[in-house]
Amino acid sequence: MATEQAKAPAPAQPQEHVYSHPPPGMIPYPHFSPASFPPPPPPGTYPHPAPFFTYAAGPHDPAHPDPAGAAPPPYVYPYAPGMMYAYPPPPPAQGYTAPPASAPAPPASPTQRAKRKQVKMACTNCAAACKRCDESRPCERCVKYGIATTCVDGTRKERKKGIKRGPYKRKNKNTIVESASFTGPDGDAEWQPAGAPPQTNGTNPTSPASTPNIAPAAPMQAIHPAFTVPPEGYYPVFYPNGFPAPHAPVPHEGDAVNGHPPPVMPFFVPAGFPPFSAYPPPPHPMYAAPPAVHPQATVNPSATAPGSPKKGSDGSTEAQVNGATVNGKKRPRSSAGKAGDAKAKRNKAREAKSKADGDSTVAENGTGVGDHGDGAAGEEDQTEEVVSDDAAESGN
DNA sequence: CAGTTCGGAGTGTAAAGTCG
DNA sequence: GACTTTACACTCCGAACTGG
Repeated sequence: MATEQAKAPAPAQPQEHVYSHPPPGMIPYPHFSPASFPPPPPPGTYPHPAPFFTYAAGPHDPAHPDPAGAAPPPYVYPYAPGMMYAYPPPPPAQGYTAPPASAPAPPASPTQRAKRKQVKMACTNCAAACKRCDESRPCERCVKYGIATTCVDGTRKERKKGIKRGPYKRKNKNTIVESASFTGPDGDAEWQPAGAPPQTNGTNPTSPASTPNIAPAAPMQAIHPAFTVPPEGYYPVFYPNGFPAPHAPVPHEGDAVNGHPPPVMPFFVPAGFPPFSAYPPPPHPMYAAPPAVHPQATVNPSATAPGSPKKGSDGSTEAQVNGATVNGKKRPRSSAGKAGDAKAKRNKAREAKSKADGDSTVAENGTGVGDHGDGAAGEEDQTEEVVSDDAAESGN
């Protein structure tokens, strides 16, 4: 809002990325700057970590577009957890230079956005209004609304103790592409897992690296008669003659081998392999996000995903009960159902409040009921001891 | 249309569990 | 004891809603 302090165009913070920059000799796709290599997965494709996505390298400089839309040169594959690049690395195109950092970057997806920074402790006013606070006291917002006198830190509830957590499922650091090894037609082609390498032991169901429901591959025989159908979630990778297939543990991003970065694995993707037969490569159903069935919902319902429905102050998970999200988006507020109820409730509450407040505003006496509790008709718990500033807000 | 409300995604971190 | 994993507590974004 315009009223909320200029939280606006927060200076683009350098974004930590799980992938490394392209090594010397590799040319990132011109649509993104080296600083943001690799680019976010195309819209509609599977969210991070994308099984893999494809971008033309080298000659496909937007400044010199290929009018014929010819097949792209070898691809650059950001491939979790390591990197795999087209082989051999294409020489820089004539006149091609790395794009400037200001090159128009594709809109950042939510998963690519800079991390939100939170203050350790919001003041009671901001907390009650669910608004951004800052470390200073009085905070900017309270000053702005003239409620600086009531701008104090709230008290943090003590964390529950003695919660049983059960045995942890530790991530396997040295995941091996063992079961994923299938010798291809010419002896040096193999199937590689699309997405994170398979976990060798109990997978971490809450880990986003768990390979989700990826649709079976398109008919490979249509591309090459020698192809066999890969195991679900795998795609063909060809290793050039003499280049050893990676039977060794797949290095993790950032892993150093004798002080050196993990090796870059050359590979081929057969021409015409479905997702890459057109340029630019369209989102392929194989890599599109699965429809309704989300692994986290089905694989382990008990696992709490980051950002799982927040428990109310009373511990209820109203949102879950009501199926709060629609396609991962916020529930549209409608006048029907619970929303309608809430609306009515709120109106009622407002009425009651304005009556009750009357001459003594919350901001003045410094006491009140938290908004989230929606203390309508006093039916909610009143345990929140936050100082509500809605009186102050609505009064300004 | 500016301002308010609030659902819930995203973040921080303490507690519990694991490992060397 | 250090590290990792998990989940609680919390912040605050942003869409829905309200009132002038």
